Amino acid sequence: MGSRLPSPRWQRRPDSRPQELLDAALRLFVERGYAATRLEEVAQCAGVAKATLYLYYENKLELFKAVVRHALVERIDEVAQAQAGAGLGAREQLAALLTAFVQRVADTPLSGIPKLVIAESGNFPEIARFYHDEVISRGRAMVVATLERGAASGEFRRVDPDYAWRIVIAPLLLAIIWKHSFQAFEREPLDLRRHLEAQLDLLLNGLAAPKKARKPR
Amino acid sequence: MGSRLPSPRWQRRPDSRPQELLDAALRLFVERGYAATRLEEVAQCAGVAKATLYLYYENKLELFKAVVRHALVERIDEVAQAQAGAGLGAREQLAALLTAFVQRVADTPLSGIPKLVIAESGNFPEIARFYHDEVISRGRAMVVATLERGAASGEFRRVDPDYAWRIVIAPLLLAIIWKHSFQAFEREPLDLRRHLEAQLDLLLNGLAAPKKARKPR
DNA sequence: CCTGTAAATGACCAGTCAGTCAGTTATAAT
DNA sequence: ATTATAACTGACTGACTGGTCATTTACAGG
Repeated sequence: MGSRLPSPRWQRRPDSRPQELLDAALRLFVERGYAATRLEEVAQCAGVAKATLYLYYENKLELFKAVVRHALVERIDEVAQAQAGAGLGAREQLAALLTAFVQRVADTPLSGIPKLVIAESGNFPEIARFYHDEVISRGRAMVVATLERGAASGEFRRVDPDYAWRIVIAPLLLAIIWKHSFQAFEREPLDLRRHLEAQLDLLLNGLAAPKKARKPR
Repeated sequence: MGSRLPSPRWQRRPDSRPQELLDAALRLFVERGYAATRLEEVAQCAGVAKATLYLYYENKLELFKAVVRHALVERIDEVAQAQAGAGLGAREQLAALLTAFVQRVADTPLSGIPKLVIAESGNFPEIARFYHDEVISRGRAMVVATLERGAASGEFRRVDPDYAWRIVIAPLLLAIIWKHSFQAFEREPLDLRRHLEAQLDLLLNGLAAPKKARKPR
């Protein structure tokens, strides 16, 4: 009876499966973390069976790496390209770098990835190594280059860039961590724009009161 | 044969068990994280069976809370007490606060706890809530109070303490995270003293070069 | 309309671990 | 020495999940 139903139980779509799996995986990794994300659920979310996932990605770790490459590494390289083109002063370039990070990562669901990496690096060292080599090294290079340019041009004081670069990005990373870990227990949410503004103010001008009043601005 | 062996299979030591379990739990939580620490192993490490652990602590979460209270909360209150006594200027007090954090937490195995909390807060929100209420709130209060004192005395510029406090502690937290997550993939280890020094320099003096040269030090 | 096969599936395994409980043993009190 | 009982244990359960594989099914090409 009714043997020619038009809807097969599933379709062959080998071209679109990988991207759909990446999207589902990104969403769930960000939402639940690495260990707690069940591949069963990733597959279900992408509309396939778990075993199908294994046709396209060797295992959980490789799936994760693919997600990070697609979602983060590519975008970092975009920003690096854009920055190289614009002829900004060091001050402006540093501000632009941090602003880009806020707008493209910290203030988006993508912020779940740095948080996840920090969270699970202890139990999955390979995740930490991968992220260190693919993501952090790129970010560090951009910050260090900016600091050195600023020092060369006389805009910045000379500081040790190997230590300063971490101090420069620390507040934004903490903001991400905060959002994902403790936000829920606070009265009012962290405003990332004000946070960045406050950070740039402190970073560039310092906390000490000027001996003589500067322009009140 | 030899029926009166002098060594019983185990001893009753209800007074010392809790502390021994706390010590074992601290070591393993710090080493492996929350989820990955098996209570079987904690018990074994303290020389008892897993079921014995449940005589003294209701469940895994309560054990963890007890560890944090004993290892962190008590020490924070000590530092707060000490600071209140010494009549330091705001600059010195801020430096003393951060230095105390480095010496008593960041540069000790205790640094595993903040790292752990950040790591597992996603999957165990109750851990995050507990840590927020018991630890972070205390830390924040100390930093905010120092910033406000400095502003009142004219030592510091007026900044929004609700945002500045996070920026002040961010580099040290990042240093902890770094040590536990990425240190292994770097050529040379992060020197926490230099890190703190660089941070205080940037925090107090800012990055911008002075218009006129100050005393060359 | 067939048919070969790549694509996809469902059922299963092996390993893990928090928490439970019935039963055993050390030891203080008598 | 006996006994009551608090302290302690070993063995177990139930729930979970990454990864595998034999089998089924869609569908392109002839």
